[in-house]
Amino acid sequence: MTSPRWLTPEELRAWINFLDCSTLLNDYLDQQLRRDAAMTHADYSLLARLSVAPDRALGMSLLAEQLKFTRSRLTRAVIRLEESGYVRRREDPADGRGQLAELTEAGMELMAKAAPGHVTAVRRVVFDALSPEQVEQLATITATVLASLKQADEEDAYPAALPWHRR
Amino acid sequence: MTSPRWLTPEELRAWINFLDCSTLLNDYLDQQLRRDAAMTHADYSLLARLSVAPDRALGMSLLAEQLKFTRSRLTRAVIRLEESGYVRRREDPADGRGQLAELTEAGMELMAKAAPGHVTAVRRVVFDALSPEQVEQLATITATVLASLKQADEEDAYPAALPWHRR
DNA sequence: CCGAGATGTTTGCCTGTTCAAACACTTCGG
DNA sequence: CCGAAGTGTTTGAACAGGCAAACATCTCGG
Repeated sequence: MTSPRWLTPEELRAWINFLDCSTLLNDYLDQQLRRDAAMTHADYSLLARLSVAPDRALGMSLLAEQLKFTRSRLTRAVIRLEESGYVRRREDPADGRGQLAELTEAGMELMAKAAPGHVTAVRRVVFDALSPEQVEQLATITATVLASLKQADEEDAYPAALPWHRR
Repeated sequence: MTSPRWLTPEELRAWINFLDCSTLLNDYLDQQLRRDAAMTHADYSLLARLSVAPDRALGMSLLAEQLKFTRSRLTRAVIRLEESGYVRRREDPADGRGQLAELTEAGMELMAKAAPGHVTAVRRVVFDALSPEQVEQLATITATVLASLKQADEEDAYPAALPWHRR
């Protein structure tokens, strides 16, 4: 661990670009949504997930998993959106422990109002600037990294160095 | 604006993957650094920038710009790092308004201790999983998006619809 | 049918972030 | 050389998010 392979200049460039891109993209979309629809990008993603769910309702855990939110984060986000009237919560009829988050009429109206502008913004800064091949490359690359993250998590969870399999 | 071109399934997949990837990568690296070096990814980037700067010192504004930090965010981050002894601040000799942030000895030691593990982690989840072509594709794609973001910012700053140029 | 452990959700506390306003110094036209 | 406008930095107040502990409910083995 004292002397790893450092990043090559190309790798470093890709890495810095990627980090900057994530930050700035998120900032840009946050601004756009804040200005045009008085909500954050995180709120938008949450409402968007609900809007495409069957019955426009999803269990809290499932929703948190989709959004990559902490459970406590989701709880608070849903409470805020509930106070604003865009989301309603009810108990999961199938499991008394669970809660369902459900999009209200007002929530659907908000999405109907916000979605076009948001999609236009995403198109403007991302997809209209990329060729179809690049879109596909991006999808592949990110999927690869996601898989490798999942792999890393699993390896970390089972501390290894105790190789059960090769007895 | 009432009916934009929606995202195609491929675009949507690339988009969701990208967002998930940003979030999870950042979480992963945050965890790794917090565990192995008791700092955050944001702190690491800050110290890393200083460590490669001439004299290991950089003006606050310049540093903020490089890191894509708000100025106030940078101020507070530097104050924290100063309290921990990793950074020192002094007035910019060339401009009495400016402050310089400078890496201390302790800061350099921290980086020497943390950097190998961090680079290894980045390699593990990103670059070891990608082919050289993919690294190049990623660099190109992110650079393209960054350029288009910059473009969009400029257009928003000069509200347009008042085309000075075509008189 | 009971209790232990698993699973789902929320809460308390603390840290980090933002926005806007304040503050400090510099520059430049008159 | 003065003061207004510009640039660089910090501060105050409010809020979002993470972690760990608490709470609620379910599931099973005995």
